[in-house]
Amino acid sequence: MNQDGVDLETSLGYLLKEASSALRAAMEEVLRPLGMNVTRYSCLELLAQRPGLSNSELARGAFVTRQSMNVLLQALEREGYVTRPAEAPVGKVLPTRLTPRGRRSLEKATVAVRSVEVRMLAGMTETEQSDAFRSLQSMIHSLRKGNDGA
Amino acid sequence: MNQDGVDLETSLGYLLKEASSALRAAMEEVLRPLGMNVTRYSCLELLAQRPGLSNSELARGAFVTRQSMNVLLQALEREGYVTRPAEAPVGKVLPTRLTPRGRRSLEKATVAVRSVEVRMLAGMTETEQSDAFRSLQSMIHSLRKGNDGA
DNA sequence: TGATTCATGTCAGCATTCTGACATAGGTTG
DNA sequence: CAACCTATGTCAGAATGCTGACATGAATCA
Repeated sequence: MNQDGVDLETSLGYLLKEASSALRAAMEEVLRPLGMNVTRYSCLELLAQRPGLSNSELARGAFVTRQSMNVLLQALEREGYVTRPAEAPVGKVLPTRLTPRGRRSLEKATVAVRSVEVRMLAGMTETEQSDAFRSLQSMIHSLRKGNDGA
Repeated sequence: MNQDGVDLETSLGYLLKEASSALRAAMEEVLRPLGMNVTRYSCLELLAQRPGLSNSELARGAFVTRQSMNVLLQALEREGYVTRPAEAPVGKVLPTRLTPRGRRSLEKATVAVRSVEVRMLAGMTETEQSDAFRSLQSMIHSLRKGNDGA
C-alpha cells in the first residue's frame, strides 16, 4: 500500500505540515498567557517592521484572506492596538499603524516568539540552518510556479 | 527595528509557515475539482495506510483536535466513505475503515497530491531532500522537547 | 477621452476548527 | 480491592477563516 500511496512516514509534505503544526502550537502556547494568538502577533509584527501596510498587504503577509484580516484589523482598532485613517489618503488603501499600546503589547510577544524560534533551531548548525532556509525557499518557489504567480 | 524584532525576511519560522501555506494552497487547488479538501484527504490517506485507526489517532495524524476529527468522521461516515462499528470491540475505541467508495475516492486524490509533492521537490537533489527531511525532524523534535511531549 | 481591467475595502453567510465539559473504559498504584 | 489517573468519544458553544459578492478608485489601453 505504501508503494501506491504517498507514504506519510517519508513524505516531505507531511513532515512540513507536522513542523508547521508544531511551531504554531508552540507559539500559541507562549502567546496565550499574553492574551494574544499567532494571527494577531503576525499582524502586529508585520506592522512593526513595515509601518503603513494596507489591509490586503497584511493579509498576504500573514497568509490569510483580506476578508479575515479585515475582521482582525477591526478588532485591533477597536481595542486600540492599531489606527487607520478614516479616509484613504490616496485611492481606497488605508495605511495601518501601531499605537503605543500596540507596540507595548508586541514587545512582550516578540520575546516569547523569539524564544520559541531559538528552541526550534537548537541543535542545528549555522550551515544546517541556511541549508534549510534555501530548501524551504526552493519548495515555495516550485509550488507557486505552476499556478497563480502572485 | 529589525535587530529588535524577529525579522520576517530571514526567519526560518516565518519561512516554514510560508512553505506550509503554499503547500496547503496547492493541495486545496488540485483537490477541489475532486470534491475533496486537505483534511478529508489526510484522513482517508491515514486510513489507507493504517486501517482501523481510532478517531483520536486520526486526529493526531492529521494535526487537528479529536473534536474536529469527530465532526469530519461523522460526515465521511454519513456519505459512505468510511465505516465504524456501532459498538466498541474493546474499551471506547471505534476502529475506522475505508469503504470501497472511500478507497476509490482516495485513489484520484492521491494522484493529484503526489503531483503537487513532485512539483514541490523539483529542483532539489536527493541529498538536498534528505537534508531538508532531517532538518524538519530536528525542528519538530526540538519544539516538542520543552512541552507536552505526546 | 472612454472603456476595460485590476486591486482594494467591506458586508454577509457558511464552513471549519477550536475550547470547555462530561461520562465512561482501562490501566496503575496504594 | 478501591482510588486515582489517563485516554477516548461526544455534545455544545464560540472563535476563526473562507467563499461570494459588491462598489469604488487607479491603472491600462484603444
